[in-house]
Amino acid sequence: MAERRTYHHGTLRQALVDGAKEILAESGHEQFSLNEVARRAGVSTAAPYRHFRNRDELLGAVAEEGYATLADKLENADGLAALGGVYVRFAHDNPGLFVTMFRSRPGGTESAAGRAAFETLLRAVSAAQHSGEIATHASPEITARSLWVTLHGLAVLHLQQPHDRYGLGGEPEQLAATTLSALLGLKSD
Amino acid sequence: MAERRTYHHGTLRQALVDGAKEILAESGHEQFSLNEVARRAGVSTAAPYRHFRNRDELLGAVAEEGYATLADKLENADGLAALGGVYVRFAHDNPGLFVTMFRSRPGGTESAAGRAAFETLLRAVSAAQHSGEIATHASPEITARSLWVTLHGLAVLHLQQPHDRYGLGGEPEQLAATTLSALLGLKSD
DNA sequence: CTGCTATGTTAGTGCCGTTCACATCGAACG
DNA sequence: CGTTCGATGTGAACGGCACTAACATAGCAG
Repeated sequence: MAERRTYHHGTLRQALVDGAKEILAESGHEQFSLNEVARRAGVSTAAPYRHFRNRDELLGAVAEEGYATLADKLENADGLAALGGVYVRFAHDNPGLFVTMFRSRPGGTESAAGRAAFETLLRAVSAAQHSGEIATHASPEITARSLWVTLHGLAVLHLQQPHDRYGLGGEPEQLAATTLSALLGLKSD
Repeated sequence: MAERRTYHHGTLRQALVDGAKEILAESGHEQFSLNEVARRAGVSTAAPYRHFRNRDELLGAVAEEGYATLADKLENADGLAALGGVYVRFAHDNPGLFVTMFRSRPGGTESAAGRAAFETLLRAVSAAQHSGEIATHASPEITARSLWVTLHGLAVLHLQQPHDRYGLGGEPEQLAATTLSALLGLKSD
């Protein structure tokens, strides 16, 4: 990172979030280290504690930005199949970030962006139900939740089966299309 | 654990695996510590390295036993809805173990028990397709994979939404039934 | 009985997250 | 314009972690 001439960094908080994203992209969630983030930002290992209570809170801020990015990408997808492709593609392209976003942390706070992402999916499901593209076995809410669950499972398992085990190693868009087609009879043209 | 009178433990390897399971059950995957496992087994922190190359290899052995247990439970389930219930229930009752089994570890070895579990699901899907219980949008293999993906996503999201967010906090069997019904129109009685 | 090998211990290394006392600085106020 | 005060940074610690190297013990095979 750029040299710092002043005693105070000025924009350390965002620099830490950005650095954390970098590390997650390079080395994955398991290798993440708060000390390493501080080193990259050119500050002491104690500095981050002026902006975050602990390591988890920094990762939470990172996750929040991840949710916002994902919600935005989902918004620009048209149709259920495309939505699914975007979701799995996001996990594929940002595995460290994705794991950080959805790692088990009981009691985690609700994310506004996460909710927005779900609303986008919900709208797509409602439209597909009304157009008859998919069957109406349940309410839009339940159906959307069920589809989210499916896409999430697909993303998670895709990330950890790099050797194409169970055929889960293919291209994200293809995987999403095949899976939605198998469950819903959804055509993905 | 029981006091040890001899210099050599005798069955340390299994004691370590069992102790690791205990810790996972009590404190979860994130809190797991190899030193703590050694302490519980009443040996030095270096002893585990006579039986496992590193922490990950011990967790791998734990995961393998987890796969075997899960495969066994799935085998004794009748019908798709029951199978789904068993899967999500297992995650619910053994969150630490479940996370350990499916944590991201690129290049992880194929598990025989994991494969067996999938075969069980595959048989159930074939039967359901032949009886007309579910539609035949795709091959049994693809359909089984898609259902596994769904159940897995359900389990994962259930584990991390303890406050019933998105309605994912309910009883495992109920969640599985509702989800399969929404996607497939599957009746669960 | 002797010695080999498997399995244990002790004592260390370096990294981690976190805290505490102290340093610096910018902005708010007299 | 000078002072002070809160926000933000540093350096030096603490205990815990995964892991390693050198050494100790013991069970087993000759």
